[in-house]
Amino acid sequence: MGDKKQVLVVDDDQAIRELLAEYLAKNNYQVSTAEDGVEMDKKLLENRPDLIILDIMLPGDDGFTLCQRIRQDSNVPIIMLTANSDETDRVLGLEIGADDYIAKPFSPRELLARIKALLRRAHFVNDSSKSAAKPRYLCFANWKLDTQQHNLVNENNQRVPLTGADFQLLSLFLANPNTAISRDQISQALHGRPAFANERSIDVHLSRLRQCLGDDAKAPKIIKTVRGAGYLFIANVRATEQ
Amino acid sequence: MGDKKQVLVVDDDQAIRELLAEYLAKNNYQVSTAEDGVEMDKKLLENRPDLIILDIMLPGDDGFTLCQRIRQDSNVPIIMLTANSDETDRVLGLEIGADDYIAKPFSPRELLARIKALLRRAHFVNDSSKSAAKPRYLCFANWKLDTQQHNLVNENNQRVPLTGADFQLLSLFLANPNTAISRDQISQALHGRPAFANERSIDVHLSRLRQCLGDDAKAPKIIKTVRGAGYLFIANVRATEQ
DNA sequence: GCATTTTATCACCGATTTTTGAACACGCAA
DNA sequence: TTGCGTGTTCAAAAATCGGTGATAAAATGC
Repeated sequence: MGDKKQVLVVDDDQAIRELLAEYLAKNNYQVSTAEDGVEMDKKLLENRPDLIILDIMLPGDDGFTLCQRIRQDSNVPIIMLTANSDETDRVLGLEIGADDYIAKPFSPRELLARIKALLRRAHFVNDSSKSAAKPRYLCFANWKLDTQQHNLVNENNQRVPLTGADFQLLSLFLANPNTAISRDQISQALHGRPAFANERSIDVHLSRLRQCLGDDAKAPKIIKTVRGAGYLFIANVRATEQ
Repeated sequence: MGDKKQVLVVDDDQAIRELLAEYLAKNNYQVSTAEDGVEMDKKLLENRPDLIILDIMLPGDDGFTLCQRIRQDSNVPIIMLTANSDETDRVLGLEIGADDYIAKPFSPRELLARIKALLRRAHFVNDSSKSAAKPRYLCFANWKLDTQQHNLVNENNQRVPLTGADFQLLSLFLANPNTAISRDQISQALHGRPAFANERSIDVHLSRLRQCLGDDAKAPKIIKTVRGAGYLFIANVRATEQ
């Protein structure tokens, strides 16, 4: 529960997606984005967000339709977003199953406050139905990641601490094993923005993480480099509670 | 659940109280009203409302103060109401523990929609007491916490008194061992509101608690700092009656 | 083989976060 | 009023993180 909350931002305006991603990342949320319903569905499957920010005006299915669709099989908190401050829209959104509603242009601070308030409220719910319960440990190679204590446990039950970024990075890999992850994706997960050209910081993180894990870039057993495409987690992953 | 929901309206303007009472009654809610904090407290005792609509400008204690007070011992949904549409107010209200916020003059339809949305969200909460009998003592490291006398007992049966906040804080940790607890969660437990940005008071409490326990932040045996995520109780906990 | 691009790793440094003592603020009782 | 218990804010110091640039190493293309 000390974990970062996942927020999914659905908006067709790239500027807003980026603004929000960065702002929320800075405030300790893990952000993913989608620009339309199709992409949203994909993201919903990939990682189960704790909250969705949903624009109304979208290409393809509009926000109302998507909201309804989400509600068919999930109670995830939804905040609607719209350029149009028409009351009818607002009421419609709320009646359709959204939890809150903010008009553009919005103040990021207020949005953040509303996100917090809603997560606080929704938190109690998930408590009873441990549907989205995240496993305590994730095993791979001869390591165990303690997702609560944010550290690694080796074969001899010794603990190795992880820094925030290392933990996030490893979590990202464990959530997507056997999938090439690009630098952009990593940067997106870590900072909520794409990687800059010539940026070395991600390599350095990888290097540090490999060092923690005792993995060798030349003969990798855990994380393999895919030249030109990013990195690949090649060890098997298994969830346990002890 | 087939019952009508109880809504408590707190506002000093009689016209608004009556308007809301009538409108909500028409829409199948059971309404009670209060014109200030004193009356509110009375009504809270009389009948336990399912939702509170709380004006900010009130004679005596203002809405913020009342909201905080309510949150000390209840999670009842709260919608704040105000003539002033200042963003700072809005954010403050939400941070203090309110769930939603509407500016006057408001549309009754929208208010109703927000009430519905909030009740829908809050409905899952069965906060009917987690009344598991509490053990008299909780042992950890070389300490014993006396949950009745609110003090600590060391190996030599000497007692160390704890201040109110320290006791609450330690209890929180003992109830969630091996789990990273964020500053927000701590503040929530201590004051019923999330931590403000740059607030250092929780750190200071932690520092004092560690001092009481003889724990060292640099080489912790009891409470570990998880940078960016909060604090973590790492000692084993065991309940006894003596 | 050689040039070019991409990746690995090191050491350094600035920025951020945490710790902690001390001063301050508040309510309460004598 | 004064003193006391409690909790918060301030500020300086310490610890830690994570990014940058340099340089080496590896991979790729010619």
